[in-house]
Amino acid sequence: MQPSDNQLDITLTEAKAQFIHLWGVSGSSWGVSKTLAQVHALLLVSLNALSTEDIMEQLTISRGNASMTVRELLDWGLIYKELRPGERREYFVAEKDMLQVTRCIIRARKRRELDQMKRSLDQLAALPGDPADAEYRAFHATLTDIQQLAIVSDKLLTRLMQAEKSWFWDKFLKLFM
Amino acid sequence: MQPSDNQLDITLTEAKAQFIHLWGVSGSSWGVSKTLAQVHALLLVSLNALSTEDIMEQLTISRGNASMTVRELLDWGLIYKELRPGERREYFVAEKDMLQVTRCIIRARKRRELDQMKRSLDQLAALPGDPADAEYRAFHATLTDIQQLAIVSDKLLTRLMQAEKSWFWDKFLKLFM
DNA sequence: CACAAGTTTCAATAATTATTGAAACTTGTG
DNA sequence: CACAAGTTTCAATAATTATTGAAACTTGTG
Repeated sequence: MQPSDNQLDITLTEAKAQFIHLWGVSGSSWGVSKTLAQVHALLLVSLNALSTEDIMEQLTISRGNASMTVRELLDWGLIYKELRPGERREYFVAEKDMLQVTRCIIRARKRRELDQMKRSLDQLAALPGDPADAEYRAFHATLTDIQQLAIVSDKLLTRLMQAEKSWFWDKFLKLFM
Repeated sequence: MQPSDNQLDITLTEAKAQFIHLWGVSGSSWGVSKTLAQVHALLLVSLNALSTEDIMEQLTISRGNASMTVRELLDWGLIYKELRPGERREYFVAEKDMLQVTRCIIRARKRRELDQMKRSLDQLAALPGDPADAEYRAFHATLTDIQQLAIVSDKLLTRLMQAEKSWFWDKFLKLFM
């Protein structure tokens, strides 16, 4: 450890642990596994790249779990592989730009949830029916409303994903609000 | 059943069942119990109010489950109680206006997740530290970025919740995009 | 090609979360 | 107050989801 291995450091370590815990809890209430969120948090607050081994140790999780979680985070685009010449071991760094992080999360969830749902809704709405039947009309109206909502959400999310840093933090925050 | 108990009706019933299934699947990937989503879907596509008994039957779930789920949906504001004079039994209707539904969902999730997270972040960010320490500075910068993101999200969600029907569907969709 | 140093896979298991259903409760009525 | 007709609670259990860890795999090197 550095020469600054004093009270401050201990507090910092604790704060990071708390952050990792917080991220884990938040993650699980959004339908993401606790470990996934925690590995992400750990890498977010790590100054340098960590190996699978490091992750296992710091979060006391198994090798298999660490491996699969890291793979999934790579897939979301939330972390990057860092290869060191002459070393076989792989290291991982988190994307630290929160705008990018947001984009990755929106992109992944949109693909997995919204796009999938839109397809199902289209299929259901295509169902033929007797327009004279009030029950059919009501059902169809509900479907159409939900489709409409899905389209608006899609557009909003797409817009947010394309947002430039300046637009996002300035224009958006100041003009739009 | 009505005189129109023919092929069309069967198809409609099936379509509704499919919709309920779709809603259930979508719900569970967003961290909401399948049953909650399904009861909501069932009431959304029901022309008239249903009792706990009806819900139990149609979704083949237990009385306890139906009771608790209905309670939770009332709590989210997604369904209403309908009392019939002279009857003890309670009936439930879903809020059918999808803009309202969206508001309810945003409000509930914002309260449960975002507001809670903001509080934890504030606490963590308040942690004193040595500004000369690069590690501390990095950690603090990450926290601040996330707080910033939380604030922007909060504002966006609040704005969406206040949205008027016309604004939401017209201005939002056409001007903002 | 044998080996070392790692990574990945996946069946078994643990942990978590949702559901049941019976008992307790509530409430209006004769 | 006894009863009927409902609702709610909650411990037990079922279902689902996450995690482990050992075996299989991969890849670079002498």
